[in-house]
Amino acid sequence: MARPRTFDEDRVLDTVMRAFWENGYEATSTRDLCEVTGLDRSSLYNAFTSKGELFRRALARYAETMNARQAELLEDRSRPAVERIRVLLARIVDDEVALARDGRGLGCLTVNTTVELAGRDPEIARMLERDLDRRLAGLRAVIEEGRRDGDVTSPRDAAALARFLNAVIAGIRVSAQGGADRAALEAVAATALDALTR
Amino acid sequence: MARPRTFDEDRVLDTVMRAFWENGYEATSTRDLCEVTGLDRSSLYNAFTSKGELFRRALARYAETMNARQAELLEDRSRPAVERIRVLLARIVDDEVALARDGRGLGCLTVNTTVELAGRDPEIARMLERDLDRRLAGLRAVIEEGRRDGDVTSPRDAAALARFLNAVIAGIRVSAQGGADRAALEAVAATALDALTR
DNA sequence: CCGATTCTGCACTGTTCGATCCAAAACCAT
DNA sequence: ATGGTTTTGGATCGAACAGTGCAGAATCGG
Repeated sequence: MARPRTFDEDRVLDTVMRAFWENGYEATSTRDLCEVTGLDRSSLYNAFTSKGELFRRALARYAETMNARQAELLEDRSRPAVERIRVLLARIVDDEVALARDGRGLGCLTVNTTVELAGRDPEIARMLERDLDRRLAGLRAVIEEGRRDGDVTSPRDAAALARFLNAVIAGIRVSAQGGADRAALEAVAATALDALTR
Repeated sequence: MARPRTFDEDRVLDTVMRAFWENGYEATSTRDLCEVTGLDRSSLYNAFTSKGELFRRALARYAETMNARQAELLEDRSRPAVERIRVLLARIVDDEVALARDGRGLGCLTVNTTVELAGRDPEIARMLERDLDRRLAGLRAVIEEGRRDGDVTSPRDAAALARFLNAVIAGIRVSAQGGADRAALEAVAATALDALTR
C-alpha cells in the first residue's frame, strides 16, 4: 500500500454530477470540474481516466440514487397505489421548485442527457435505456396494483400507462426548465392523474 | 450595390438549424457549420456576425415554422376541436418516427434548447418563453372550443390543460429521443387525450 | 527509518475553438 | 470600362480544450 486519496470518491462524484447537471456535458470543462471539486486535473484523471468516463460514473450514480428514491416511494405499502403515484409526482414538482435558480428548474440529469447525448453516444444511450426500463417496470407494477385496488380505472394496459407517466414526468422536468411555476407544474401532475383514474 | 451573396440566407439557416437540432449548440462547431453549408467561415460570420447570433436566427426560424404548422392545424375549422388536438399529437408522433435515425427520434429544437441553454442564456430563455406563450395560447383556444362543443369534458381550466398538453408533447419528444417506438409514442398520445375527455 | 508505491501540483503537449484580417475576386450602377 | 462596394477564401489569432509527463510529497508495510 501507499499514499491514500485525500478525497472521497463519492463526494467528488456528487459534486461533478451536479456540475454536469447544471450545465450539461459539453459546456462543462475539465477545468470547471477541478474548480468545483478543488482537485487538480491529474487527480481527476488518475481516479477517473477521462472526462467521458467521469461523466458516465456521475450519470450512473445519479440514476442509481434517483431510482432508489423512486422505488422506495412506489413500493411503500402504507399508501394506496394511486396515492403513491400522486406523491411521486408531487415530489418531482417539489424538487424542481426547490432546486430552481433564477425561477428555472434544474430538470433531471437523465432527461438532459437523453436530449444532449443519447443520439450520438451509444454507450450513454445504453445506460439510459437500462435505467428507463427499470423505471418503467416500477411504474407498471404500481399501476397494476392500483388497478387491482380499483383506483386505476383506465382501460389502457399498464405498460402504456407507465410510458405515459414517464413521458409526463419528463414533460414536467422540461417545463420547469422552461420557467413554469409551481402552480403550472402541479396542474400538469394533477391532469396526468386524471388519465389514470378516469 | 455590389457583389451579391452566392447563397440563399434562408436555405443556409435551414441547414444550420438542422445541424444544431441534431447535435446541440455546444457540440456543433463553426467548422461543422461550414461543412454542412458549403460556405467558408468568413461568409458565415459576414452574414450572421457570430455563432450565437446564427443559432438565435436558426432557433427563431424553427419556432416560427413550427408554430405556423401547429396553428394551421389547430385552427382548422373543418374538424372538431378535440379531433384537431388528436391530429396534432399524431403528427408529432409521425414526425419523430419519420425523422428517427438509428431508432431514435430527433426531438424538438425548442425542447432541446430549453434543456441545454435556457438555464444559462437569458436571451435564449426569453425567446423560448415567448414561443411557449404563443403555443400555450393556441392550445388553450382549441381546448375552450372543444369544451363548448362538449368534447372536452375535463373540469380543469383551459390554461391547466394547455400546460398539460404542452408538457406531454415535450415528454413525447424526449421519449422519442430515448428510443421509444411508434406504438409507445402513440400510447402516450392516446392516454393524454383521455385526460381531456374523461 | 526505509523502500516501494501512490498521489498530487505544475508545466506542458497538440488540437480545436470562435473569431478576425486581408487581399483578391465578383458584381452593380454609371 | 471604371469606381465603389461587398463577398469570398485562406491564413492566422489568442484562448481554451482534453489529456500527459514528471518530479516531489505523502503514506504505507516492513
